[in-house]
Amino acid sequence: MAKRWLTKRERQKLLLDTIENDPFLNDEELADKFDVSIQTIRLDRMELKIPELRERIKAVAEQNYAKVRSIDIEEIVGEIVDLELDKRGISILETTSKMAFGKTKVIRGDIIFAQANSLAIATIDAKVALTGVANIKYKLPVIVGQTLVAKAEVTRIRGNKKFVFVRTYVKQQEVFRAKFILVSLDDEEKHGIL
Amino acid sequence: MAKRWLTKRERQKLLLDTIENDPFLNDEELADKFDVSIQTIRLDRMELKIPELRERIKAVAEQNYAKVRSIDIEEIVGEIVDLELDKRGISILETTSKMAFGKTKVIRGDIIFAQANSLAIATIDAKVALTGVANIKYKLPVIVGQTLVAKAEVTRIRGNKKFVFVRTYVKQQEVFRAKFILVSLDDEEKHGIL
DNA sequence: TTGATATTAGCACCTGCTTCTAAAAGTATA
DNA sequence: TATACTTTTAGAAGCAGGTGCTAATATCAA
Repeated sequence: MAKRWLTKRERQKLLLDTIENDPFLNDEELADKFDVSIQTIRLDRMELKIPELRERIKAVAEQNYAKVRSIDIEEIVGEIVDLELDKRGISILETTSKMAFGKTKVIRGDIIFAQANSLAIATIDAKVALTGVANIKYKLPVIVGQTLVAKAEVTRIRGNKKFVFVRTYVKQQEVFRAKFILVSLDDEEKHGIL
Repeated sequence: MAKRWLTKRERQKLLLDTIENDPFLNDEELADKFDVSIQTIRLDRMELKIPELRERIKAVAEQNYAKVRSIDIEEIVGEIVDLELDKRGISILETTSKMAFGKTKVIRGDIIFAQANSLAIATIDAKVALTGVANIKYKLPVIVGQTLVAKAEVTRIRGNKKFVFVRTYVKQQEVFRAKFILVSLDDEEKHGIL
């Protein structure tokens, strides 16, 4: 990377970018990259108020450590607060701007679906379940910040098929409903789910 | 925290737990916590093969740094490779183990739904669209590693309601299908979507 | 009391810095 | 061209949070 003819300003701008999308580079590696001395990099960092490698790594780790937990929970999508296997379940999901489309404040449909689907699956007493058929209906748009409360009810069990009805509310108002037919995968590992 | 009468084994077990849910503690803090010397903590870490603070932080940071990026991609859910507005669209999604349930290799239903839903919305020529009603059917389980190809077709347009039919395939085999009724939100900002 | 296990102590060394001082090198201006 | 200014480089001392090593104590069981 021959970046010889960079001015101080150009180099510092690039430095910001570089560290932005790879915070794991130490001063020596940065010095190599820009073909300057370590001291120059240090001066640049000072002027730009970029913290040292270890602080940067720590920041990344801390930022995401809080997130990790919510991502693990995201696997469930929503927190299950009540559950009686094969009977009913309740899941709560706080909506954030991440769950909305780009600039708008409307929560994406697949998020609402995912919560309902996950809850339906959690409510069923089977190691793995797969959604066979679902009938869904979005009744009202959900806005970022609103709390989604999904309530599942197992309505019928026939062999390895279980019927679950999920209704999702925002402050008592029904915003979504879905009817799932879940098929236990234990028996039918391979094909022919339906 | 008076943990005086811990045996070596008990302390080491607790140490693992402690570091597990707070990897940001250094040896001195751990020594205080367990009321032993720093050297003892070091010995414990060696025996348990727990890396030093900086390595732990780095690991946390790196793990999540990768995750953050895949979450950004998740916002799109699938890559749109062909699109004729208000007519049809095709989206491709490579499945990874992240999209599967815990230990199994079966892709979660909400992922497949999200791809289809996102594609349906992208196919519609409106700034914001919201899924009104959808009829969906999962035909075959999808295994981690398989590539999902979703094809959307706009079948009818009536006022601000647009009907989109999405079929998802794995190697020509249909694994999922859904019928969406999408409602443009431009006109009906507030309520009464349906 | 003797051994074995567990714990503590001390020292040299490492990385990736910070802070400081100081010397060059490059550039513009009078 | 000499002067002044900015920019870059260099070197030394110190710090945090360790590793790796040796050696001295404690503790406890037979």
